Amino acid sequence: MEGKREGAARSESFGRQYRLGSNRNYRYVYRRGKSTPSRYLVLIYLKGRELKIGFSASGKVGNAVTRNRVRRWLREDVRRLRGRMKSGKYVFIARTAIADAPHEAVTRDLHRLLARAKLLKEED
RNA sequence: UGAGGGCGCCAGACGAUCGCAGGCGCGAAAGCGCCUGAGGAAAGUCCGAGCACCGCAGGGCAGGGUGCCGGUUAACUGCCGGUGGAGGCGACUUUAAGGAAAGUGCAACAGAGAUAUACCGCGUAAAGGGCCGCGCCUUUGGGCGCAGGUCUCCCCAAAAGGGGACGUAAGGGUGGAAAGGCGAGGUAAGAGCUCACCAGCGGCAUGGCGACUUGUCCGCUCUGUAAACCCCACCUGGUGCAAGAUUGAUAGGGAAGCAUGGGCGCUUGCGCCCGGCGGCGGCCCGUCGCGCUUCCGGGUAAUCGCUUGAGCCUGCUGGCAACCGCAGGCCCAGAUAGAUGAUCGUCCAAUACAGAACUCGGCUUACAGACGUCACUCACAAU
RNA sequence: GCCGCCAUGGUCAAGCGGUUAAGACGUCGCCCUCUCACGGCGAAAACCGGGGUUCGAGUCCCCGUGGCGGUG
Repeated sequence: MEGKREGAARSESFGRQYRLGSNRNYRYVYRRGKSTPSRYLVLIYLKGRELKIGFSASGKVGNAVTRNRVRRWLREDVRRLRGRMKSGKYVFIARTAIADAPHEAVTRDLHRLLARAKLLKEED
């Protein structure tokens, strides 16, 4: 069933069913999960059967445009990596330094963060 | 040509691949196709409304807001046009702009004095009286009269002068403000005391719907402050879509404490009156209701509200304009951790401020730049 | 999203529209002491920003900035 769903054509799609959902789930992950920091991000991960991902950018990061931009970058990068990520609940929190960073720096930072947390599936 | 002024507009575009949200269609489903998808400020939340719930017999007070005039609008602290003030050579810009002649308060410091005063200064008039002069009368004692001269406020002093009293508000210095300004007459010295001109206020007349203008020269000369209290006129319930509605989930949930008073009437547990408590979300009158207080537990999900609206575009009509009317056409985000992104290419001088969260009308603030238009102004040059 | 509140030296703070803006802790200098502390004397240091009203604004009014809180 999993194999059928994750065909090559749909591997880069990233709809609402992969999102973490309401505030209650976020609080649950914050309390139980393991955190891993990096320069621009903090990742909080909790093991689970399904892949659920949430993004958070507080008011300290910047105004509404900046926060939206940061979340869209993160969603785009995670969308491309989704097929390689282990299942579980993820929360990506943006740190204040991310406001002045270019997109490719954030992308590299995200890759290194996931590799360091050993949450990427082995390539074959 | 340069420097400005008014009005208005845009807010990167196109293509390729991958991806997101909503709607519609197809499909048993997975999914596929098509269409649509942030702003001029979406912002700040400073005003005004719609909408929703709560409250509301009625009246009064308090509180809050607005404040030149006329218009416009659903409404407004908005907008348009005008008046007065301020700024600019000018085109034009800007203005919380009612009342200080209803009352109260405040005006530090300085200054003699701050809403009336007398520090320095200037002056001793008029009236009355004394003496002299002149004229007339005369009973030779004097009397009467005068456009005459001189002296005369009080005290000390021989005098010079000093002190006081009274008058004065020209001049002096202080201040943001000192009793309209300036000149002449006038006066003992002075003063709108009088006069000419000017300024302001009030009355009257004139033109205007009106703010106000112009005139008259009839009266007057009054400190400032109301973004101090206040007065006048007008407006004004509260809370906000986390409002609220429906369905579900419980449940008309459990425990404790206090109160169930007095009088009258009788059919002996009811009626009336007084008292008590509570509501009228600031208070009172008044009015309505009748058990009240405390603690514990449960619940907090889905759908609706949610986008067709004082709507947008085009043309015509009325109006200086804001705006209004008519006709035709159009449907233009609706999410619920929150949708517009990524990569590449071409054009380009370059991409600022910035993201809907119930919806509109304004205001305010932020903003790289790119334009359009005007028989608008000024300066210079040429003709 | 909606609704409120606050801003004065480094910190905590007072301040009827009127001198040069209190006070405490802290900092610095001097004195005291063998030295430190305590104590004494002295000094530096502030009204969030921009407009307006007023003769005069920390205070009154308007606009903004920043911070904090509440919310079925």
